[in-house]
Amino acid sequence: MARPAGLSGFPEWLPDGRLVELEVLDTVRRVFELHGFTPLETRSVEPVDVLLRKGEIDKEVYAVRRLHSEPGDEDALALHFDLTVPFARFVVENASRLDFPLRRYQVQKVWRGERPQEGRFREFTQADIDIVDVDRLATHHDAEMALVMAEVFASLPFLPPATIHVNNRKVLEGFYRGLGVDDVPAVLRAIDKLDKIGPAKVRTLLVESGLSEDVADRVLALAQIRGTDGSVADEVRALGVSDPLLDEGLAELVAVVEAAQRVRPGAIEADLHIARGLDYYTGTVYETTLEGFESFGSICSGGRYDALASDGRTTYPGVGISLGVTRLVSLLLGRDLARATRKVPSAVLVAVVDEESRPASDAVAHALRSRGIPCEVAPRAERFGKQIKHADRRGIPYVWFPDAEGDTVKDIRSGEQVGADATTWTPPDTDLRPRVVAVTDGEAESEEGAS
RNA sequence: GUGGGUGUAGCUCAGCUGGUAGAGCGCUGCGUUGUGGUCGCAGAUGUCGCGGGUUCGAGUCCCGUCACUCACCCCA
Repeated sequence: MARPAGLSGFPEWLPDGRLVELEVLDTVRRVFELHGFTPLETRSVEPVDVLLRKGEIDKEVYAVRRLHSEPGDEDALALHFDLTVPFARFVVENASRLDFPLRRYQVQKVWRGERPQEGRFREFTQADIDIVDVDRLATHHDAEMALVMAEVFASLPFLPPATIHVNNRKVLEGFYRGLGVDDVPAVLRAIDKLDKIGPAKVRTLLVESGLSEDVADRVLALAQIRGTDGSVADEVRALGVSDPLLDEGLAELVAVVEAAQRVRPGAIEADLHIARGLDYYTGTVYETTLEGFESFGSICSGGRYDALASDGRTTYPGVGISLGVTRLVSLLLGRDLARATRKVPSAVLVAVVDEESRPASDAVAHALRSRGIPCEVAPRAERFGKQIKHADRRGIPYVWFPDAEGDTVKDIRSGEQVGADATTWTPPDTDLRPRVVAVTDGEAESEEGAS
């Protein structure tokens, strides 16, 4: 089965794995455009100082330079590590030529120098959507972001059920401020481990970081609240902490969750333990887990940033969410959850009787292709048994036998062989192109699923 | 960056207290001289990750190194 090989952290899929990835990419693009997001691609490199905000030297970025460069003759460049920072740079540079609010999607590779492990790569593809406006950005977009991604997940039938967990930075910061917590990042880091190590150990971490037992208990109680309606706010308030920022955050959070619930019940829920690193997010934050694979980590995350970009005079607030395409595909392939129905696009292998009659086989292929049926002609005029085997190996469902007395086409899965005319014959829709299907328990054992 | 684990056939792996390398799957051929899959028979394939050391002898023990991998960190 397709899986990463070669350089660690730089995954390469076999052809059937790439077909799975393309299915995800095609779906992502279709759904994003269905919601009116406009496509954008930025260059792969940025000046180092664009990527690393001042004081931030521990980001693992790859520097890029010409092999023949001389010291100091060029600005320092680096490969981008996400799509948000380059997009922010692009917005400021092109603000006068863009229309706001700007809805854009961007699907590109990004690079990070971190140590790879399952689901973590050094080169990977992200699919981002963001909405950016000038000065103020309406809050209803926060629900929209999650709903678009929920639609992507719903459009991938081979995916385990996905839940988008939503929280709001203001809730956490307001709550912690109301409790008098000093080291907010340490608390967030501990809370972030809730899924992994459980509440008891998180409580220990919290107490070790300097919180009193009572404060630790309330921090933990907040983190364990979940829900899909206004009752979430009631539960938070019942913990007896009050702060203006907390109230603001709760109102936003409830609005997002209730709006999402109206459109796509169950896909999105408030989850007060979602923290995310404390960098630029200022309000809503998202993380997505797949049912049964919670420990695999988030496959789709993002949030709101009140100052996505700024040119000193104008501020551009934004909200965005990013699907980790490579992480998702690596899970599907690595755990054998989904497979392509075949390794090649061809629906038909046109057999070759002998090299003298190859033009007749080429003519059949041409006729099929002219009607949109992907096919290929046998590479060698071997015994028909070998030509059928050639098709079988690749999962090509039909073999076409040219014959002066009348062509025939054979479904090699059933063995059924019938007379056929290349100008009219059409395979069933389900056989026309490779499809991606969930692997059921019964199929999981056999590699090729010979039917 | 820190700490653990693993490197043997294309793949998954076995290989005892050191004695000169194996299985299953896959692959090739034949049975099946123009129709695959099942079955039977036959066959091919290894710098045992790399370098050094101990030894009469190293896949096995020791040292180093590289790669992969897991955890921490961080995150898609």
